[in-house]
Amino acid sequence: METQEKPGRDNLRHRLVDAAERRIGEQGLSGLKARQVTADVGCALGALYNAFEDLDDLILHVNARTLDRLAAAFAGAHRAGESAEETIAVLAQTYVRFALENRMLWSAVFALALPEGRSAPDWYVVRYRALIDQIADPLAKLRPDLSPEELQLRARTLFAAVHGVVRLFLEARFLAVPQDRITPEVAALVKAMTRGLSAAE
Amino acid sequence: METQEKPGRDNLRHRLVDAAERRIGEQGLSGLKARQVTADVGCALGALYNAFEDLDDLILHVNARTLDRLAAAFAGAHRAGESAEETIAVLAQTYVRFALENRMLWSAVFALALPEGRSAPDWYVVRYRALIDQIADPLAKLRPDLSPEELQLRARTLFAAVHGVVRLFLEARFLAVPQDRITPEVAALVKAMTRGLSAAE
DNA sequence: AAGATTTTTGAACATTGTTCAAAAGATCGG
DNA sequence: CCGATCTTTTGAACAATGTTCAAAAATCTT
Repeated sequence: METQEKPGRDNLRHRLVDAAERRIGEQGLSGLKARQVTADVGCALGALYNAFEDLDDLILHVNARTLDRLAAAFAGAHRAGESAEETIAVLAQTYVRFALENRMLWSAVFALALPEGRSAPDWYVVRYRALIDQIADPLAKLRPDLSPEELQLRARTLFAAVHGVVRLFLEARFLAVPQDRITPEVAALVKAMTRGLSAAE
Repeated sequence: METQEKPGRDNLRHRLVDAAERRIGEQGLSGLKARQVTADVGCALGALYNAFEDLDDLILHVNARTLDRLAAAFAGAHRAGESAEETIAVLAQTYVRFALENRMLWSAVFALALPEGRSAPDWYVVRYRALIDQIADPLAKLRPDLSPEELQLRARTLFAAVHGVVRLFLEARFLAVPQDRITPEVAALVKAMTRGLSAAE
């Protein structure tokens, strides 16, 4: 039901995702209102609930696009003949850069809190897993001793650690940090982690 | 206005924070409703807005309590004559344990998103800084080469990295992880980081 | 006790997400 | 081309919720 989708520019679903993406990109996730986005598109309020389950469903589609763009940035960041350490460092910097250049949309990916008991659909989780796989790949060279499951877990840890730093710094929740400090801090973190990781346990 | 506060058990502000803390602890941040919490306390709806600026203000007071309890747990985790590496490892495990035992309240600390332009008040930021200081302390022994500012920044990075791992795993946003995997993953992360950190740059 | 001041109240308002019966439009058999 | 049937779209209505504020109640002052 979700997988086959006519990509026509006039498709209502597509137009709604476009408009929602614009709104979130400009005003943030909390700036997305059902009435606003349907007005942008020029349809009735109720039409949104024909096209999508609810607002969260629409947001998931915007977030899926963002994850796809990040995955593409990851894929484009590789250089042939790089060491695994270098690849991981490049991916981390790519992540920081992407987050900085897509603050609102990137925040929305992690700010969306599904209600208790409702989990993200498969077509969405797939995108997240694709990101993790791009990290697990170079990590496997650094840690040939880990099983595939452990590798997957460790890649998620690495992702979450970098993500946590970027997020806490970017949200400026407590005290703002000059933005040019984020890049070297993440670099130091990743350097420390890849050094530590390459050493045998 | 915020600093002097009669701690009496019958103080309305105090009772409201109690009730809000209970509600958040049980139903999560989104389970806190103005009507609900005032009914719990047995006052009128509007009374909440005499006692606090708004709901966010009330939540900040609940979160401040949580931060205080975490700070106390940090302070109680130290052993005399520990190495700096050990101290940091213990703090990280203390953090994981605290987050697991106070999931809802701990989530609320980071889930609260102040509206654009509104930043946390000083009496709140102080508590966050106290936590960071407890990390910067042992870190200073590992990295005597860093200036106080760099140390503060690096401590926040360390905190954010561990925080990111705990958060992403606990929220189970994408795929749930068995809870007993969190502790060893964080241990591996911190081990890698302290190893990397102790090496000269 | 009377007046002034402070606190408390809860009805009213504004904003939102969501539903759903009715209207409009599309499809198709004859 | 008409009418019947199905699909899509509509937007008024509803429910939940944060917030305000004029009036009522309580407290304090003299």
